[in-house]
Order: sequence, then C-alpha cells, then structure tokens
Amino acid sequence: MTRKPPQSKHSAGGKVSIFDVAREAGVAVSTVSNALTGKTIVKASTRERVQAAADKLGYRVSVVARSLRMQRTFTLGVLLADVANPSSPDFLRGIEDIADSEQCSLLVCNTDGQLDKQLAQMRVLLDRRVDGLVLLSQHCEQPEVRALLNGDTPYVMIQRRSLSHDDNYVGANNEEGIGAAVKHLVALGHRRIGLIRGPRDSSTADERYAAYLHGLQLHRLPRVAQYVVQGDYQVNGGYQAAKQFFAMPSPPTAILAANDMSAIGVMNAAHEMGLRIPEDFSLIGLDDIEMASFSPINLTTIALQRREMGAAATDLVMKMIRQKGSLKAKKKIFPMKLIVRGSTGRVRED
Amino acid sequence: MTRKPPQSKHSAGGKVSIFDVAREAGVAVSTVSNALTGKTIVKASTRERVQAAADKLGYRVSVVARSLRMQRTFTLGVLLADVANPSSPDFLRGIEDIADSEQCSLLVCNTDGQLDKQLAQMRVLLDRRVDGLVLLSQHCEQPEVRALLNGDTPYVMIQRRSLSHDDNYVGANNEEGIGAAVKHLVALGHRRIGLIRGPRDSSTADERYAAYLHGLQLHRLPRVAQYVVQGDYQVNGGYQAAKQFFAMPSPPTAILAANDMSAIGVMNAAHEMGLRIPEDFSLIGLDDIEMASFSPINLTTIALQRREMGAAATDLVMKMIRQKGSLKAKKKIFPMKLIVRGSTGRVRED
DNA sequence: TTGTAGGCGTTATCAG
DNA sequence: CTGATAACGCCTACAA
Repeated sequence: MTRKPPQSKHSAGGKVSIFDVAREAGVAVSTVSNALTGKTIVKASTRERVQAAADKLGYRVSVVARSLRMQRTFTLGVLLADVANPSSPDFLRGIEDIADSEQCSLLVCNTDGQLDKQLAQMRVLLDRRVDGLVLLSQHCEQPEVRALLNGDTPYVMIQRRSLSHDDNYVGANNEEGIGAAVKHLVALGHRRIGLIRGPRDSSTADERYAAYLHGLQLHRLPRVAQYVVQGDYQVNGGYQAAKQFFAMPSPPTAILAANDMSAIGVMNAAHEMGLRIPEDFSLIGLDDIEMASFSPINLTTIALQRREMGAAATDLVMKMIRQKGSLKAKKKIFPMKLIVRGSTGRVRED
Repeated sequence: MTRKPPQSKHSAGGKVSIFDVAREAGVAVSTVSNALTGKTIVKASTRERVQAAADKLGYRVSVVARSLRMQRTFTLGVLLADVANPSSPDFLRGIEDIADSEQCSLLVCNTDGQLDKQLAQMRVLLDRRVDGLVLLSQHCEQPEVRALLNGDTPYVMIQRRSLSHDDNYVGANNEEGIGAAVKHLVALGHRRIGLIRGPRDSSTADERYAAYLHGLQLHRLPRVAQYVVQGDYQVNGGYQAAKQFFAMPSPPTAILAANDMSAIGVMNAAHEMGLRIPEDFSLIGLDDIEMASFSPINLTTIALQRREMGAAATDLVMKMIRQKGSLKAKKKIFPMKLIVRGSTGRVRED
C-alpha cells in the first residue's frame, strides 16, 4: 500500500521516457504505449496527439526495458568460426534477411573454431537472453555445448549435424555435390583423384569424405589411402596438402578440395612448383565463393546456397521462438551444384 | 526436477532469478549480486555459499535486467556497408578484439551503402541503447544522420570523415599510400596513369583523388580528365572502368584502382580482352585483402591496417563511454604501405 | 477508449 | 559485512 510519490521522478537522466510523453500528450502511459506500438485500440485523434508529443520530445522506446518486460529481446545470437572466412558473410546476409524482416537484431560472435571460445560466447549470448541461436559450423557433440543448448533457447545448426541429438539442422546435399564432382572428373578421364579433407570434429567433412568414397566406388576406382589428406578449410592446409600430393611418385591427376580456400592453397603450391591448372592437374573447390569466379582464379567448384541456407535456418529459429519451443526439430537440406569453370580438364596423357 | 513449486512470486517463468539464489543460499539478493559480481565487500565464505547455490540452480545473470538498471548495455553497434565485402570482416575482427576485452558484444548491421537503411539501422541501435557506435564508411554529412548522432551516444567514424563536424575519426594516410603508388609507377616508366575513383559522398574517395592529382603534379605528369573514371568499390565498377580505358585511343599504361575489388574487375576485363598484366599494363589495388596475395591474383596493392584501425576506433569509443561523453574528438591516422607484387612492371615500349 | 498499478531481474543506496 | 527496498522504462491485465 505504499503510495508512490507520483510526480516528476522521471525524465531525470536526460533520456525522455514514456512518462514524459504521457504528460506532454495529457494521456496515460498505457495509452502512449498502445498508440506507439500501433494498437488499433486507440482513437486516431489520441494517437496523433501522442505521436506529436513523442516527436516533440524526441522520444525513442527503450528496447531494454521492453525486453525485460516482455521476456523477449528481439535479438538472435550468431556463432561463426570466423567472419573473415569468405563464406561466412554470405550465410550472415541470409540470416540478416530474415532477422531484419522479423525486427530482430544480430549479435555476432567469432569462435575461431575453438571449443572454449564457443562456450564462452554461448554463455554471453544466453546471459543476454537472445531469443534464438544460429550456430554455424560449431562443435555440437561436446557435453558442455549440449548442456548450454539444453535450456529453452531455440537454436539451429548450420553445416554441423549431431548424431546423438535431434537438432534443428540446415545443411547441403554433400552426396549430390561430391558425386557430381567425381563424375565430372571421371568423365575427363581422371582415375587418380585426391581429396583434401575438412577438419576433424566436423560432420560435414565426414559426410563429404563418405561421399567421395562412395563416388570412387561407383566408378570402380581404387581407394588409395594416401590420396586423402587432412586439411583445415584454410589456404595453408590446401597448400600443405598439395605439397604432399606432388611429392608422391604417382600423384593424383585431380584434386578435390575441402573448400575453395583450400583450393586456393593448392593453386599457390602449383604456382610455386611450376604446375599448370588444368594442364598438369585438375582442381575442384567447394563453396563457390565470389572469388572463385574471378578470371585469374576461374575455379571449378561445387556451389553452396549459403544465403538461402542462412535464411532457412533463421526461419526455423523464428518459428520455434513463436511456437514457444513446442516445435519438433526440423531439417532442411539444400542442393549442391557443380559449377564447371577453367580448373578442370582432360587428364594429361602420360 | 527442474520444475519448482511456485512458492514465491519469483522464479515463475522457469528461469531462475537472483531471488532464488538468495533463498537457496540464505542471504539477501543484494549479497548475491555483490558476491557474483566479484565485489570484495563480501566475506569469502559467503561468496562461496552464494556461488554454490548459483551453480546448483544453474543461475545466470540477466544482462537485460542489468542493462536496464545500470543504464549500460555492454553492447556496441557496428554499421557496415556490407559484411560480404572482403575488407569488412577485418575491420570487424579489430572491433571485436577490443569489444571482447571490454565485455561488450557487437550488434552488426548492413546498410548496403544506402542512406535510408543506415538511418533505420541507426535508429534500431539507438533504441537498443547501445553504449557506442562504430560507423564504417557511412554517410556522415546528411542532416538526418547528424541528428541521430546528436544524442549522447559516443561514436566513431572509420574511413569517412566529416568536414563540417568534429567527430572521432580513424582513417589512413591516403596521401602517403597513393603517393607511394604513383611514385612506384613513375619509376617503372609510366606516364599515363589512370585512376578508378571510389563512390561519391565518400571523403576517403575524395582524399585519394586529391592524392592522385598531387602525385601527378609532383612528377610533372599531365592531368588528363579522361584518365579518371568513376567506380563503385565493386568488381563491376572496375570492370566497366577498364573497358572504358581500353577503348581510348591512347589508354593509360597503368591503372590505380580504388580498391582491390575494383582491381579484380580490371583483371576480369583484361582477361576478356586478351590483355596481360603487367606486360600490357600495370595495375595497383588498394586494401591488400587476403586474396590479393594469392598466386593467381598476385596484385600489387596499397595495404590498409584494417584490423588495427577497427581496434583503434573501438578503443576510442570505449574511452568515450568511460568518460561519460566528456572527451573531445580524437583522430587517428594509420599509415598505408605499398605492397609490390606481380601486377606492376616496366612500361611497355610502344 | 483510457487510466492505474504491478512486476520483469538487477544494482545502488542506505540502514542495521 | 549484510539486508531491505527503491528505482531502471516498459507492457498488460484489470478497473473505470
């Protein structure tokens, strides 16, 4: 029953609050709230008066206060390995497309692929009470990660699928993409096809490896253990792998790189060793980052619909947010398409 | 087991609050707050008890509530033209470096270089009460922008300087960078140097244009109006410009591109026209994005310390935040360095 | 249609 | 050292 001292306790800190607008417009705060959030319940004339008062005072709603009250922050957390990786921004744009249309903002974090950083960033995001989480190529089997994901914050995985848990998941049809690539190479006469694998603890890298093996089998090509080298999705990994390949007595005549960046690494190595592409060997990347299309690179690659995937993932999260968590995990798999450019050619006659 | 009987008015929504921890630990909420935020005022034994209770309940502070109370969101807003531009992520990493170390998160927005989008995003960021703003290559002279910047939210401009206002500013020494490039070309015997300009309404593009003119003057080269073509910092702009150049009866023997992406556009055009670099003409980019160093590109370019610039800018904002706005605008100019690679060579003897 | 009051989860201010 | 309590700015029953 403590009656509040109902006068000018507000507008003290310089910032103008909803109270000030109410006073200026001569209405109650609830009316201001209703008017400004476009509720049809307020009379047009009242709304105009409120709007005028708000404009006059330069009032801007505090999303912080609204978030606390509504238990909703209109914010999504995005976890990337690295924004600087050329394929990340495309996913991000897709995520943003949907987030924007849903009045949500994006809290973007880099993890550099390190588990401890990922955990720290996830905790920050959760403490900030983001409405949802979009996890791009993140660790997803580690128990600490699962523990954090166990809360009631909706999330979706992109390009990393858990075997033991049923998550929202957006990925690509690796079987299809890699299959087309192998087929393309075989058609050009290649029989010794090297693979630069993606990093460990990556379901996507595993899938692609399996697809590669399957491709070989399909075309009755021998499996040569040496022809599979571990990469890291980076230029350097591709460079090292290429060095390794070309030190072999009988090197592959074609290389399937884990991604375009790895393929670039191969190009660097080739240049250094005086090998020409596709005259001396063929090369296929994966991602179809913009760079791959530039004349000097001109890389045959397997395209990923990154922007669409980001958008689809975010769509899924938004749905879960709206449904208050009572939505069972959905999966969405996007097609992959082989883009033939200049880095592949007929096998050289030895 | 996670569900508790609703005995208190708190902990109703499933989320455990500071009240629950207080009850569990048998102390007051204020003590929990003090203990968990590491205030030395609490006795060690109490702190441990509180910590144990918090862990047991899985308590996580609500940054939302804290933000409302403290009038500080520990959030910075970042405005980019486009994350997908290869130079953006490097700035972003620099910004993140500092933000992370200051426990701040980043709200990242794209504006696509459009004024209306920029204004909308700024409003969103301000409504969210970000502690500070980092504006990368954004419009900064428009009155609507100034009006928004007029509030008490600290901000810093990167690569866009206002003539009429005294802002925090982080930029690069364009005079130095362009100067070195022109000098390099002149030393190689070039006397017809073309410039692909950056977009309009960009102080940086203006500065670089001025530096180019100054460079010509310094080496007593004639100013040829035709040799300056408008670009857009994109591949296509560079492509178009190159087409324009090589349609001239006496085209430039060297091209200075507004940035590396424009230079790539020139490379694409050259390839199409059967022109070789640097045999037929020399090319210099600007930014030194990673791509520029890849063997197939191998672009001579003017390097920008993007990550450092992002970090410096964020440092400035953080300082302003701490000083509660009573800090006069600072400027920081970073050096630019010419990186000579394979796209420049001696002028061809005609 | 409009007004009143309570509470979202914290931290800061005091009083013990 | 610890505890009670008042804001922070907003939305939303519910009352008028």
